[in-house]
Amino acid sequence: MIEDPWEPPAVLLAVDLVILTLRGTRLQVLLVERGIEPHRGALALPGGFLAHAEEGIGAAARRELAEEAGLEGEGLYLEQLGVYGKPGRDPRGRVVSVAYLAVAPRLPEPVAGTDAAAACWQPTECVLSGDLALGFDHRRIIADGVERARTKLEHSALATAFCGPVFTISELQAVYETVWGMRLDPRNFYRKVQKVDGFIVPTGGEQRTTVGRPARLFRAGPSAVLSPPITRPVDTASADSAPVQEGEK
Amino acid sequence: MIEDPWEPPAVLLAVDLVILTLRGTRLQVLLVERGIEPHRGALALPGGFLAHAEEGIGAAARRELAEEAGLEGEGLYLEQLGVYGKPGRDPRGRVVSVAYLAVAPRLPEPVAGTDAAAACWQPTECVLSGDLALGFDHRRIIADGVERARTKLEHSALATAFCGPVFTISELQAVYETVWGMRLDPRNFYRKVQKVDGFIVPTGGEQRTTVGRPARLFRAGPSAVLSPPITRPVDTASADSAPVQEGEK
DNA sequence: CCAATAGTGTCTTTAAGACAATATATA
DNA sequence: TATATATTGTCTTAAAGACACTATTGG
Repeated sequence: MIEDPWEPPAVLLAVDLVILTLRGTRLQVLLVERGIEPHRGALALPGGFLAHAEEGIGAAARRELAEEAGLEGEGLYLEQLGVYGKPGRDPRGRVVSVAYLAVAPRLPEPVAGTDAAAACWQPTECVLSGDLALGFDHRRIIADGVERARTKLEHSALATAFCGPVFTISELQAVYETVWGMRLDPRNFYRKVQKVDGFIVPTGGEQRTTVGRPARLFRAGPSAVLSPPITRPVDTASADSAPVQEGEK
Repeated sequence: MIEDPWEPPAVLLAVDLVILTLRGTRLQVLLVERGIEPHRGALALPGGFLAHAEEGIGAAARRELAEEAGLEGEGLYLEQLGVYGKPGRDPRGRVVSVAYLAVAPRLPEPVAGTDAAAACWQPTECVLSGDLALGFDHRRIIADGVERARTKLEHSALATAFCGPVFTISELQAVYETVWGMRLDPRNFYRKVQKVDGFIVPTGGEQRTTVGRPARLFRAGPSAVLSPPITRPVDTASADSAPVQEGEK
C-alpha cells in the first residue's frame, strides 16, 4: 500500500536484568535506586541502553551486570527472558527492552554503579505483592523472571547454583522450597534428588548444622538437564480457561 | 565512567513470523520470496519493520500476519519466541528482530504481499536440514519455533488447533506424530488423551475414514493447559553436559 | 533423657508402555 | 471373505506421595 520512499522508525534498545539470589530464607531480586530521570529515586531493575550501535545484546547485558551489580559474567547463568516494548513505557521515547534472567548463589552486597544511586536486594514477594512500587513495567518483568526460575528448577540443575560448592540435601531442599514458595517432604525429596542421574554426587566428609544429626555433603553433578525432572506439585489454584493470546509485553 | 552528554544508539526494530501449519503429512512453515534487498529473491520469514514509532510490537506482528500472509490475527495463536539482534545480521544497519510464533489449522494458499514477491509453504524438515537456504538467521529462528511448538504440544491444547472443529483421535495423534517427528502407539494414545481433563470432549456423530472401522468424533475441550501433560518420549540422542550460557541470538 | 534433623523402608496410587483381543467398517 | 483401523483390556514397571521408623547429633 505504501509506495513512498519510507524510512522505518528507530527505537532505543535497552536491556534489563532480573538478578535473583537466595538471602536468608527468601528469594530476592537486585534493584537499584535510579539516579537519573525518569523515575529518579524510584526502585527499578538494573539495566541500560546499548553502549554503542555494534554492541551485542547479550554483551550489553553482561556489561550492565558488571557495571551496575559489580558482577563479572563469568560462570553466571544468563538467559533471555523476553522483550518488553509497549509504547509509552518510557517517557524518553520508544524504548524496547530485552530482559535477561541471571541467577546466582550468595552474592555480595551490591555496589552503587554509574546510573544507580544505590543498589539493594529486595524480597521478590514484596515486589510481586505490590508492597514495593517499581518504575516502568519492572514488576511484570520480575514476575516473568521468577516464574521462569521456578520452571527451570524443575528441569535443570540450576538449584545447585544457589548453593555453595558443597551442600547438604536439606540445603538443596531449602532452595526448592524458597523459590517455589512451598514446603516439601524431606524424605521423599531425599530419595528423589539422589535418583536423578548426575544431579548431585556425594563427597566423603560430613557437616553438622546448628542442631540435629550431621548431614552428608554433596556437590553438583555433571548433568545440566534433569531426567527425570524434579516436578513441582500442582498449584491447586491454577486457572483453567484459555490464555491463548499474550498481552503486549 | 561516562561523564559526557551521551546519546544511546538507535536500532531498527523488526518482527519476524514463524507461521506453522500441517499440510498433508508434514509440518510446514510459511516463507516469502523477498522482493527487496537484502537477500532479494531468497526465501525468508515474513516480517518487517515497525510501521511507525508508536506501533506495538505485537500489533506489528499481527499486521504483518495480515499483510504478508493474508491472515487476520483473529483466533490465531501468537506468541513471542525471542529476540534476534546479533550485529551484522542485516546489512541495512543494526536491526533487532522480535520473532513470533503463530500456529494454525489448515491455512489457505498464501497470497503475495507488499514486500513479498511470492509466498509459499515449505516443509520444516527441508529448512532445518539445510536443503533449503534462507536469508538472514531465519533457519535458526525456525528451529527455535519448531522446538517451541513441540514443547507446547506437551503442555497445552495447541494440537486441537491443528485439527478441524471436529476430529478423530487418530487425526489428533497424527498431529502429534507429525510435529514431534515420531510414531506413537495408537492404543496408549487413545487412553491417554481421554484421561486428560477437559482436553477433548466427545460428540454424538461418527465418521468413517477411507478404510477401517469408523471413529468417534471429538471437539476441543475447555482446558488450555493439559494436566497431566502429554509427555513426549525422551529423545535418546540428547546431550547431557551443560549448555548454560546461550549464544547471542 | 529430650529435641531436632538425617536417612531408610514400605505402602498405595497413578501413569507409562507393551501388546493381546475384540469391534466394525470397506474391498 | 480379507484387510484396515478403532476401541477395550490387561500386564509390567516406574514414579509420586504419605508416612512409620531408625540413626545420630547437641543440650
